Amino acid sequence: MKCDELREKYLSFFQSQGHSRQPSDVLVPTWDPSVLFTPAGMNPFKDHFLGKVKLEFTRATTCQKCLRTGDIDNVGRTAYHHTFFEMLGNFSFGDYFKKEAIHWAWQFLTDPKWLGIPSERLSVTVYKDDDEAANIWNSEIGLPSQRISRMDEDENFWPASAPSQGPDGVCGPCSEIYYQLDNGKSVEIWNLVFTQFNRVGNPPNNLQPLPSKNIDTGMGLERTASVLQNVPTNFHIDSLYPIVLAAAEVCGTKYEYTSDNGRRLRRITDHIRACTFAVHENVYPGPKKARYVIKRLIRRAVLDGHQMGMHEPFLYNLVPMVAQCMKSIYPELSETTTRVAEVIRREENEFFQTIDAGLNRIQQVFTSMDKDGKVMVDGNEAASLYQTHGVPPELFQTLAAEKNFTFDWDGYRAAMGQHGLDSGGEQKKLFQTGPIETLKEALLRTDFMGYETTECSAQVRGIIVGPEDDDRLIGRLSAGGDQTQLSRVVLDRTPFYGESGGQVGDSGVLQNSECLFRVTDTQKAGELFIHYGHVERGELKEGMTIQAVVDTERRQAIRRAHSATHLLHYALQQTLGGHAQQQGSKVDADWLRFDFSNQSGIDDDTLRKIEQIVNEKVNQAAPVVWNTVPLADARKAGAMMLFGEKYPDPVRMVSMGEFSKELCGGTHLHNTSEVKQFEIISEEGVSSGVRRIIALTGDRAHSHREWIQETLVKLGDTLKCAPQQVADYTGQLMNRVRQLKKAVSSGQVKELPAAVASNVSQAVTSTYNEMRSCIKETARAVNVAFPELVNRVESLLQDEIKLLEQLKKLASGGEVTADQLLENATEAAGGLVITAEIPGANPNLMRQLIDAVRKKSSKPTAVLLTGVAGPDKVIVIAGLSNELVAKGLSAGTWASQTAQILGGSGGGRPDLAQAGGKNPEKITEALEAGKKWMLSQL
RNA sequence: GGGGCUGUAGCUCAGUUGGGAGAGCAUCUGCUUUGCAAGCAGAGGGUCGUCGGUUCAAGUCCGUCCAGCUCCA
Repeated sequence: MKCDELREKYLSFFQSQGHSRQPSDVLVPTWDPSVLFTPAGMNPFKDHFLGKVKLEFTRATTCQKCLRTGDIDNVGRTAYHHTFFEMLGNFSFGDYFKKEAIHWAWQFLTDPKWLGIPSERLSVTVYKDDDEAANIWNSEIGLPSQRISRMDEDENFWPASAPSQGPDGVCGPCSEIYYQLDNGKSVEIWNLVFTQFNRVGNPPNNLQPLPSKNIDTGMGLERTASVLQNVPTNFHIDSLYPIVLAAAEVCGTKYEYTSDNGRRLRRITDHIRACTFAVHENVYPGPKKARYVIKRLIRRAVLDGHQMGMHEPFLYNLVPMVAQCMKSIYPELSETTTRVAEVIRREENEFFQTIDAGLNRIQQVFTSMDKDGKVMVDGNEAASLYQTHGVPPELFQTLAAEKNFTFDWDGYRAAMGQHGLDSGGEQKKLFQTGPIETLKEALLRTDFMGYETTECSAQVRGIIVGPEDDDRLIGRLSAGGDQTQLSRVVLDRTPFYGESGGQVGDSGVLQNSECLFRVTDTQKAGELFIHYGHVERGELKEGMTIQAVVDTERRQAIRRAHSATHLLHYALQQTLGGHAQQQGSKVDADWLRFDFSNQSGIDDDTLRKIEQIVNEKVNQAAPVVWNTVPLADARKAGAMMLFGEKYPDPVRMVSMGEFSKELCGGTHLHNTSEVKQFEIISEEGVSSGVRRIIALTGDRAHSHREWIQETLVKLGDTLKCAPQQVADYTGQLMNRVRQLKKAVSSGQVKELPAAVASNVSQAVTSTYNEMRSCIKETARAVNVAFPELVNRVESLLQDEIKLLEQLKKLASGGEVTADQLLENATEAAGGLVITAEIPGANPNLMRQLIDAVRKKSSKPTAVLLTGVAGPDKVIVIAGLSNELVAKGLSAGTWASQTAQILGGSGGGRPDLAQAGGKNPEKITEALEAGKKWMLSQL
């Protein structure tokens, strides 16, 4: 029986038993912070099990795509471990329980109309205390008692070992169904979980019966298919074997089950399937969280390929095959194979480069091992190489073996374990607890009125205070108290938009005659809206009726930004192409950030064009309408849908004119003209393949334009040029300062860079776009962000003045030459001593002079020069000929001694030293003393 | 969320306890030769990622931020 058939049979069987057939949830459930990927079929129904949502059905059946990395090391080694797999399941939310669950499972497995498995192939386990389940299997189904095993809590309880070890919360016994293979071994194919207890504290008597009992079952699709197809491993079933063979072909090898390469090809098969789905859902390989898991999966697979002799990207070639194998249930995979393959290819390419760099580092380690006579690769060193540079230990070990070195795996693992501890990491709770959860159970939801109104009356249903990890429900809250800690209020209904879909939460007030609560932010917890803020007047009480009033000015600004976001998305699709899909967005008051797929940066012209399209649509004054339609209709209407996003059905569709249709829960304008103005202020990369645009709307867009114009005028004033010449002048100023620095340090006074004639050209009117590029160019020229632009230019001008002064001083002192210094030298004991002040000091010039003197002088020479570098700063440089150094004299001591008189210190090498002081008025004295001291030493 | 590494010429990178910013390749000029990575001589090219601190003196020490790489959760 093929996978497609098995899947369809399962779902239709349970549908025939009154279950609602639900689509698979996405692989990355962003609504659930406790997991990175959907780990099991029950995950999408967590809140259903706990009664925290309004139930539209009490029985459901699904085929859920899942991804787990807990057993990642076993993938490829065993017959049936996967990271990515499909899980069939049937669920009861307070509806049927053990009896039906077991009967239906048995019927589905054994009835010839369904799977028709011979009953003697099947055996089951139950939890040791679960007589109820054991009885149903034995007396009602008629399964002989020797085929029913009673197991302990570590095997047959969910969560495992919950009664004795926790965690607290819902739990229950389970019953597993095993299939006996031809070789006598048994494999588990189905797990029935009977959620019937609430665990409170430690044993004994800590399992309290739940009033509403649930059923949660899971049948591994791949494993069951391998049983039904009578093949040796999961990798031989019809949905996986073609990928294994394709991988073998791509890697230029033959698939043999028992060889090392067989293991590698299975791992490649598993990982490419996982990555194809994840990238399809817009989870690109990256450095954090879910993205990192995908990156690691790709790299593990690539490393397997590398060990089979692959030296360039190959994995991406398998993407179409994955899409092919899964196309009957996930046809959408085929729509994105090009994009998915490209993303994977890039990551592969990067990893091959990392490997190349790793080979060099490994060679270095080997070289030093040879030198030290070591024969075992240090595990610590291997771990540190892996942690800092991503050098895979497998690669390291393979190369070590070629050199007959052993590899300290134990040390490596210990070091990696320590790294894991050092990195910390938050503990994740399987189920959240706390006052918010209590309110969820009691209220289920807050009615959202914000699409129709910004003000309504509502009842206070909960007040929460205290920090996140130690919060509590209270009955009343007065003004004053801790202002740093925001309190939280839950209402039965609200016009406040809770942050979601990238749109920030509303602010405003909750008030009546007795009190006023100022809301600074609104968040969502499931379907509950949480108002953050504090009491400003009177006392807020539970049960009180208040008027909830949204800050409409801010709301309108948010609406502008959100509608503009849709326009931007449209414009990106028009200019860049259909691949420019949303990756994430943030919508704030007249401010928006939009991330989207695009490989390269976007040039200025294209940005202008994007901006222009948006502004055209604004000027077009297109009506904005939204309505709730069935998901299928929205799809038919061509609404923008994002892969990896789960949409409710029916869904809210927002349309602008005839051009833009998006599924969106946010708040919008009634007409695009209300956006008023749209302005892109930056474009940058966020991670590979993803670009980010930040833009402004309404008043903020307007004041940004004003700011640019004013700044340009101001810079023009400062630079004494017309605004449109600012970039040009700034560039020249940069050059001048650079040349001046060079002139000062080399002492070449003659070649002063000519100051630019300030010919302010009037009458040139420039467009806004020109002014904007001008300021952008200016910022680039001086390498600072916009806000610092004015300061930077001003300080450059000051630098120029300072340098010119220095140069002037240098010039007015006349050009001091080595010959002049030599003429004024004092001779003693066959050597020359020179001490002098050089106007327009700078260390480099003084060093050059000393070099010149030493070169020209035929006798052993000692030179000490000083210069004034500022009101309280003196520089001293001293140099000695080699003959004097050989006699044991030190320039360092000389400079240091002299500097002490000037209130400073210094040092350096024996032949050349540098020192500094603080009292320029003592220079004459210092030079005199310095000369005297050196004469006495000769 | 946390740990580690890197940022110096167009490119690849050196830079010792803090004390003259370097090499190779590339570029330009000239010479010599005219072929396979040609040779010789010379030249240009740097805000040492950013900002701040310590110091007489910072590429070097300390801190901030930015960018890139990498690992753990």
